[in-house]
Amino acid sequence: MDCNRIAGILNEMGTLLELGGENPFRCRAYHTAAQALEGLPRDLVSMIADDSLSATPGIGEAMYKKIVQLATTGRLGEYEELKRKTPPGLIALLRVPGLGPKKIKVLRDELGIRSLADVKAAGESGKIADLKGFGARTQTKILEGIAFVESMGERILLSSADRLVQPILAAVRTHPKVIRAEACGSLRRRAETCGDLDVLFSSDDPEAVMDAFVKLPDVATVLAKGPTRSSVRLIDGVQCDLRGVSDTEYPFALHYFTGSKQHNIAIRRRAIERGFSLNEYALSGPHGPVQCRDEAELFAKLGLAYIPPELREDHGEIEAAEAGTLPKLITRDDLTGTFHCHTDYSDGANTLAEMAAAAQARGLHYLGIADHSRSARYANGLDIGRVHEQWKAIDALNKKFGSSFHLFKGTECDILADGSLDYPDELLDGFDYVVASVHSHFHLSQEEMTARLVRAASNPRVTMLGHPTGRLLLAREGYAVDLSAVIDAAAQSGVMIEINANPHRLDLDANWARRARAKGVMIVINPDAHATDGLDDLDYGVAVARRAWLEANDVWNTIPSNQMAKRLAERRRVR
DNA sequence: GCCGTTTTCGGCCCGACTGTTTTCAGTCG
Repeated sequence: MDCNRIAGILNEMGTLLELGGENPFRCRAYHTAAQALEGLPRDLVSMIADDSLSATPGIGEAMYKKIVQLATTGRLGEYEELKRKTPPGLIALLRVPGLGPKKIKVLRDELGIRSLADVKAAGESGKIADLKGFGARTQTKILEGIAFVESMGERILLSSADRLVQPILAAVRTHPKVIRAEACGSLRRRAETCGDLDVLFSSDDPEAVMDAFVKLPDVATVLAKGPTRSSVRLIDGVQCDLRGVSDTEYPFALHYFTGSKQHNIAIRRRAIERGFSLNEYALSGPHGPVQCRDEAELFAKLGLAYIPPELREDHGEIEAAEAGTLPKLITRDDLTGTFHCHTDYSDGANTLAEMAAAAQARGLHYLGIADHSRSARYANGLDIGRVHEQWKAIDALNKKFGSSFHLFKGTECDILADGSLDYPDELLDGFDYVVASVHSHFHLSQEEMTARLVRAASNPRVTMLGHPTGRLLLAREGYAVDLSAVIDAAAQSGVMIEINANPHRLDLDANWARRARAKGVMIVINPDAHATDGLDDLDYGVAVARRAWLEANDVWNTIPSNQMAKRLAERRRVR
């Protein structure tokens, strides 16, 4: 069983224990251990083998045994026992705003509630308002919360969050009483999805800003409003929290509201260890508050190098910041070009020339064209004749570009059900590079899917694997596959793995990309663009790479453009 | 359940807001 699956089980156990009224610190230990597993820098098997797992913070003796048991047998008696005695419908209740473990326990003990439907019925008949500690207002809030849970998914894509927060941030920034403002939370950390939007500002008169905020046109409902903090539901259904502080407090609040929660807990613990106390307003030492102009100064006061928001997950960044070993994270400017783009030869919207012009306009020096292969009929995949046609067209354009720009001839070649490729070897040898991707037969068993991808990842004609899990964020799970085995195969044969920068995919994700790189796999950031503006998605791919701790050297398409043709040719020669 | 310059027990991040309460518990981030 892989570490993400085990993390899921530990998270579920923590939640089940909460519902059982267990000591909250014990519950948290499960969530902490799950978090530690998700952020493992290397693959679980090797970390068990060399005993580094037991030394991982957050994983103690008891948790270690549970993890090893799950990893080796896939089963855990305590987990099955917990699931057996908790009605499955109770977990959904935790998603209702205003309902936490304590209230759920009362509902369960007093009214015998076992599901969302039970709560709804009890609320509608007025039984909840009669319970001790509840009341009419609470009952209404719970019913509203249920309506919300039923009408909306919980999270939104990072790209949607970017779009929604922009007008709000602009309105806050232009308010005359606002000094500084920033979007915080998972959006600032560039997490792949966001649960809500967090906006922070500094001002001498925060209350005036709050008054204006709750009246913005995008606001549907005011959930809470105080002098320093307000929450609203936007018309789109997304929750947006606004917080105001003084400008002196701003750096502390910026750090605090950026999170993650686990990172903050670890930082506060560190502050206490060094004789300070840290909250969202100040860092206080034995001689009073310590002034900091920005986050960098705050980190410095705690003996740490500046930690970029993308790394703040308590996945080892604090230890690295102390030791001075934080990576010099890749930036968008490091990308010299990119691969895996589509044109109107297959299912893209734009021509070769238009895609090339768009790439140049975005400061790229080369672009790899990878239209679909012949089996991808739904996507107008190219038969062999049309591949040759496209090659001629690319040659003609390259002649025009001279040394100023270059189009590379690639293909996004389907990996067939048995792991073989969709074109004959002779044709594959004519491409500058080959992206190999799965687009069909998603429902193979894990063994079959793993064997299929391992075969592709071991094929010397494959340059890089495309979107290796096939997931679509918030829409479709990735197919069942043992990614560790695929990564091992890619490392063995020198095949690269793509970070697909399409905000619906972001596949590989940051945790797997980090582990793949640790195994020696070269990463490549590709937009999978189906139109010219799809090239802008590269920013999202860079965000994933940064969250994966990658430096420019870890990513193939940072190689200087004048060396790229040679480097691709070298790879083909070693077949 | 984890963890240790208060080290094998007794803590565990901390403040805002809400609603039900007369001083606080629960939830949330």
